[in-house]
Amino acid sequence: MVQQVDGARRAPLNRDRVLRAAVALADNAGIETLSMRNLAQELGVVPMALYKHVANKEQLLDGMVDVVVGEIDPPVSGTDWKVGIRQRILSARKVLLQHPWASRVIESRPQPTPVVLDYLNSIVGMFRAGGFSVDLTHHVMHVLGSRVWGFTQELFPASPLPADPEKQEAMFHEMAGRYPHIAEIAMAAAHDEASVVGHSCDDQFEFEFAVDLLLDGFERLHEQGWTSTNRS
Amino acid sequence: MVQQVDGARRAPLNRDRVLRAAVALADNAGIETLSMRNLAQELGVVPMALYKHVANKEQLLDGMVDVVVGEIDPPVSGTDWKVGIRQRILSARKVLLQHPWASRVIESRPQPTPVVLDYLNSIVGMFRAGGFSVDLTHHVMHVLGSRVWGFTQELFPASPLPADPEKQEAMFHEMAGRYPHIAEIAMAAAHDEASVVGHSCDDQFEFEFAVDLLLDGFERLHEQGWTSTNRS
DNA sequence: ACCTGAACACCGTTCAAGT
DNA sequence: ACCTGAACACCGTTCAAGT
Repeated sequence: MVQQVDGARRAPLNRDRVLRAAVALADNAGIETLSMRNLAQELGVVPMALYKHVANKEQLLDGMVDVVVGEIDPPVSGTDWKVGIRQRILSARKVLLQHPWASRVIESRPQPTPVVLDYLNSIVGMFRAGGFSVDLTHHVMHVLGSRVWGFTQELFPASPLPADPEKQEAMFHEMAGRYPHIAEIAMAAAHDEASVVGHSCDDQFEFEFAVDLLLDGFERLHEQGWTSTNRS
Repeated sequence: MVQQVDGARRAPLNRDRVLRAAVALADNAGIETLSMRNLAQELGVVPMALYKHVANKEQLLDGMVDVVVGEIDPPVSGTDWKVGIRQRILSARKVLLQHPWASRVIESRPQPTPVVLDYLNSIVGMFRAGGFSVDLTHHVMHVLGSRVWGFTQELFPASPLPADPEKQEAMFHEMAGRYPHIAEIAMAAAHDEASVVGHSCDDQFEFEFAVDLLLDGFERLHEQGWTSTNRS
């Protein structure tokens, strides 16, 4: 009778509790802190106890992705394909922003889980319901890529700037000298919001801009009756 | 005089030799096999000897990315922005396909190296030379995202099918039942090339389709005189 | 001053011993 | 039959001892 170290009676471990604890740990402490050992400790359990509920760490990560994907809003029925898909993707984005580790983990999964396939299947279905051909739907899904999950690969990850304004200035000058074109667009963006290189982008605007450009492109191809043999 | 275990006189270690050996090891044995210890062994050297040439494993990965990015063709001068950028990106793709680990490693870098910034700077410069506004260039770079490196996030990673054709059939039926829309597009693609779910996509076609859709969209915005305050 | 073996603080997971 | 401590086979990196 020494199994409860911290006095509180613990609910019996199950897969769901393990996954939720893993998500919480990744949210709070970062994905790099998530180890089977740390997770076990968090749950007041010996590391090997986890292996009763998840086969290994890979399955743990799969399960964590399922938890996150489960938070995405269900499709809104009775809407145009374009606004419906747009809403769904922006809902996915909202969820992803609450779990900053999730985009990276989604990308790392070698095999999609049923939950992931369900989500993708429903998005595919929304294009089909909007009248898209099987062929075109296939290709636009590829074009959407990871954006169906609400994220974009960041080309210029936001890097914390040196606090010292003098060093900031030096850094900026070096940028402008070596990478004039990058400096130019960074400058222009910074203008908008009293900000500087690296902190300058309104990520939500960039994301919506990209999604809308893609959806508009898809619409145009659809209206033109695009087929893979009749490439216009 | 016992330092040369394998008899052959080894060239003195330097950063370049370390990076090239790391790239070769990742190419041949997979990125998961690349450890400081394995790399050292490959070079006939004690693990700690590597730390004279790279500060740590993160810097090693940065250096490996630089080697790969260095293989991308320089810009072809005297062309239209659209074909120039298209060529450059397809060249990047060719390089990336020779180093399957590289896309994942590029994505994982928290800070871009000078070599990476040079490449991005040159792409930005190609848009600017094509007459794109600073503003529009900024946003289209975000839309391009990881595609400037020649890769797309795969939504359905090619999964090896069970060799047993009976199991294949069972798998297919389950797919068609649970994920009818996915099954439908997978089926259609498979039709084209006597292939099956998961092996069905012509990745090069999908990539070029996406890049062309994006470049066409960019061109349209440019011609329409798009600005972020005058969103059409 | 340079080089490097041993050690440290971790991993995920196996396995056999204990209940 | 179930549970779990110790052990295994790894990591990246520090550090002190050896030359």
